[in-house]
Amino acid sequence: MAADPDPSPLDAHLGYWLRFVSNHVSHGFTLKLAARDVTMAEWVLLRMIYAHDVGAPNRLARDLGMTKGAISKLVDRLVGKGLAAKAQMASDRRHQDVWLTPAGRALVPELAALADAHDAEYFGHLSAAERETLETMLRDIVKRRGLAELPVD
Amino acid sequence: MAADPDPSPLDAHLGYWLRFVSNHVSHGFTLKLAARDVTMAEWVLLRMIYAHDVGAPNRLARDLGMTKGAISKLVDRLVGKGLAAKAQMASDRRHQDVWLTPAGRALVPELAALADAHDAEYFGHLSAAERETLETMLRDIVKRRGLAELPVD
DNA sequence: ATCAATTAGTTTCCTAGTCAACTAAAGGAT
DNA sequence: ATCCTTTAGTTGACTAGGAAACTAATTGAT
Repeated sequence: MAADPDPSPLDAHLGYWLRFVSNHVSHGFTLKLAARDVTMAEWVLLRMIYAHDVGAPNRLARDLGMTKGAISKLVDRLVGKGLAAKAQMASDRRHQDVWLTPAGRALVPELAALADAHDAEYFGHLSAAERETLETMLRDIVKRRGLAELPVD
Repeated sequence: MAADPDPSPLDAHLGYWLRFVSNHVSHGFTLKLAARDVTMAEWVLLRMIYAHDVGAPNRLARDLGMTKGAISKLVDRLVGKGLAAKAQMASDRRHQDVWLTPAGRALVPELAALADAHDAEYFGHLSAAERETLETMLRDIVKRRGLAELPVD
């Protein structure tokens, strides 16, 4: 039926396998987070604010590779859940500070432990050297291609 | 400020790096597909129907890891773009056949060439052995974890 | 032969993003 | 001092997919 120059199949591409595994890993973790009533994007945002003690939506948007509109809504969801709070900065009332509430701050180590366990589930069977190889390859691609932000999904 | 047991950072997990690279690769390809007015899900569906000459939405849903509701809409989009057609099967009118129009069929090799080029962009710098290592690792995880369908996004 | 259970696909409502228009505040040129 | 420009964040319209209710067709038990 096809007189076409037989196009390569989907699974001929490393990008396919990468997406396959990545989506499964992320989806699985999303389910675990859901049990704690947190989404993947919320977890990443929580962890980032935690790291810096306080974050400007502006910066968070850049680091997360999301639009500022999305960050605005995302932060509001965290605020709504009592995990974060925000306020305009006095010095420049266009800017905001976003920080974690005690509840938010307490949640981060718990979710991080979940993340550790989840990563071990998928990659624990690899030797340290293999994990190192994989991470190095991935980091190298990030570096070579100049990939900047973390695209959350 | 934090008397917490220092939770592991996001980038301590292989899942993070996997998602980072995978999302960039996929996003980049999504942009290239957009220039041809096709989405990632549409491309995958096109390629799958192409492979089997004809597909049941049922099966496509399973293979794509999407709900039948999503497939229903996705197929309708392809039909709307003149790339696919569908009809009830005579033998059992609950079932449908979905197949590609000549336009859809002609498009697949072109998009496959795009996919080849895109993959090379991201992974072309790796040696054949390195690519083999990476693919083997990923396939192995798929196998070990019994991952079935391709989650499109 | 009829009717309950099953199966395939559709539709509706919801969520979480993007994009672009909008508002508010600050900075800078004249 | 005023106005134009830029910057930060918000909002609304839109999109794609998931979950679940729904419709239509077939199967199977009695």
